[in-house]
Amino acid sequence: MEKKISIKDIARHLGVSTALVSYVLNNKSDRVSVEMAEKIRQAARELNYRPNLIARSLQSGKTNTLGLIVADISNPFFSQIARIVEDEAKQWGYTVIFGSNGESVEKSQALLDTLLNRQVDALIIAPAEYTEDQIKALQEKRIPFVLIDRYFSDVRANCVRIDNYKAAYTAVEHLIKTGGRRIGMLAYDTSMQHISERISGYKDALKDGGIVFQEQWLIRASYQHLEEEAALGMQGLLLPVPVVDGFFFATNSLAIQGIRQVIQQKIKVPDELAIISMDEAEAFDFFYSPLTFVKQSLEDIGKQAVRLALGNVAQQRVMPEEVIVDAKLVIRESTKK
Amino acid sequence: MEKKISIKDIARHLGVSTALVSYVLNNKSDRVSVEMAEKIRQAARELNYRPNLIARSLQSGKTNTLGLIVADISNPFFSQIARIVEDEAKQWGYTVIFGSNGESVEKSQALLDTLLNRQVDALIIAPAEYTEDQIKALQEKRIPFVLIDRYFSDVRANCVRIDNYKAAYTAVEHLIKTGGRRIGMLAYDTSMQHISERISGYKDALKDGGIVFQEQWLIRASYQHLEEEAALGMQGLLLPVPVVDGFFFATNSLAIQGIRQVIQQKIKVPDELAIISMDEAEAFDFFYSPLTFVKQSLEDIGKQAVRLALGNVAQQRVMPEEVIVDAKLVIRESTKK
DNA sequence: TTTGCTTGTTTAAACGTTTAAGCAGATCTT
DNA sequence: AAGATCTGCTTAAACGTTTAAACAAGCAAA
Repeated sequence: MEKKISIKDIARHLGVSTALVSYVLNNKSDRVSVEMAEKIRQAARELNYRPNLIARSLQSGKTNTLGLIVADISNPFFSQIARIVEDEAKQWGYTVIFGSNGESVEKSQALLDTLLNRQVDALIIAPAEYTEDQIKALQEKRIPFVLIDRYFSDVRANCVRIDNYKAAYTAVEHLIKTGGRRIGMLAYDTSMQHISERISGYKDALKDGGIVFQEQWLIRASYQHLEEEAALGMQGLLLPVPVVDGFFFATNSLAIQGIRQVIQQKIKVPDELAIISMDEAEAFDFFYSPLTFVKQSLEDIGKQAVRLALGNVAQQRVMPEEVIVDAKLVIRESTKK
Repeated sequence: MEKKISIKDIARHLGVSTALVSYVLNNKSDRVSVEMAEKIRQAARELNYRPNLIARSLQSGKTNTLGLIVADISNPFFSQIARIVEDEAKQWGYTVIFGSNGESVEKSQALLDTLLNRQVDALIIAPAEYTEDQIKALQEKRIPFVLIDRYFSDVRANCVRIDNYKAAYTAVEHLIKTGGRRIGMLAYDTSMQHISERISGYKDALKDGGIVFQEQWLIRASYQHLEEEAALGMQGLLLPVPVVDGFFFATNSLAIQGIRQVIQQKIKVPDELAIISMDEAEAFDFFYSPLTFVKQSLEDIGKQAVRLALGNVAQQRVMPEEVIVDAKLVIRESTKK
């Protein structure tokens, strides 16, 4: 790499002090003569000067960088949020550094360390299971951060999310309204709040619909072995003949894996099995019976998260803010009566 | 944010010089007494010292940061590569800053400026149309970079990609072999090499298959108005009755949009229309007639790109290297005879 | 006993910025 | 004419590291 032009080079080139150059280039002084200012700007242009943001950061203590931690950036749910966060951050003059925690406590800690060592000004985090302590540590260090999508009951923090209970309840209620009597659910095998609230919503909707929940209807798959466990679980429920007549998938990734089995077993949707999933996926449009799903506004999540994160950087806020974004049921073919 | 512990704090705390602390913490000296070393390490632990990578970067001139520029991080093709790049970069002790250029020359330049101002050590770029000059400028500044997916005929640079001509040729050849006689193609309305080579492959396969190419078979959509233009183009070809009996989509995003029309018009695949797409998509598995597609190894692309990029940082290489990764046809239902 | 090596530590400069404070010289007040 | 104020610029320190060079003390060799 070629040597970069610094403010020093410009100063030397013109025989002035670096301070003067800095003042001009940042419009930080009204006491510089017009001719000198022009000369400096000219030289900066000619020499193709680019400020070294690293040096500026060291001096200012601010990096204008936002850290984004998600489970897996290759998951469309998160990559779409990433895109929105990126765009929104740019509006504020911020750049984004991202990382995937792979749903692992250790990776999450390592990632956090990396981002903090790089002095990000704030963090946006979709936390992994069992990382409460990491989040609490952030609070103690007074590092501005915002949780998205997931959260912990015993951590009061800035958070942007949907009402998971309500979303699940509404979905399952709709399955019942359209004739479902035996309704299954595929959830992650995790203790994370967002999932357990979706399960509560599911169970309560059943109860309120006058349906007695059966243990076997609720199947669970781990993040690490999603494919196999989802396949096995679904097969258990669908073979030799479907035990359930309606199904609720707790996330789009679960739906993708689960529906693979529905396709393979040639189950008729919605006649034999009605289906609703949380979140969107392109694949849902391509299924012969386009899926009914609960749509959360990723746009809102991303923008609000950035707003909260950077708002926190600006003024040291005290009260954590919780933003509940909209989620609405998009009814399509997979739940037609 | 709380005040961070610096090497100075540790030094003051123990009544020694910062140099000594630095030597110990970096294992850079074999002349430090064992007791002192232990004391310093102990203090660092107790005070919860975290090195300030910004300061270190300023001093060393290296940021251990990799810039990744793609068209759109929310496109699964790129977000999957991003994940692989992220993982691979971590192996090398690098962090990734990403950005989407939105297929725009201006945004691309702005992004490049941002990343360079942040002193990234190297760049991995899927360049937008008409950004040759930006790429050439990188070369002149001797900034290590690697192109992925897309490339320019008049820029000799490090590049990781597939053989687009061959991939398209093979795909279209297969359409012909399985009975196609009138084969359409949906491509981006761009001058980018990777697309024009896919078009050449398509045309040559037609010719070699004894089919005379018809202008109307090739439809194009712009990046900016993909949805509408793809829809219109496809309708023109499919209504009132399909003009073509086989179809080749130049990318997965084009396929997603194009197939929406196939679904809407209730075209029978593969009977009325056989289909092949470049690249993968989850949605392809959910289509009633799972799509035949050309699979490129994103794993290879990501890993090779990081290898080239960081290899270049290490030794000032002279000759640009071009890595052609594998692409193979995955035959499924959408092209059954 | 000087000389020279070894050991353990410090000094100081450097990386590229920003910015408070200082300093001349010119111009304005009275 | 003496001070005050304004104008245009410089000095110097600071941010948190790294690292070559210097230094002091102890020890071995001559």
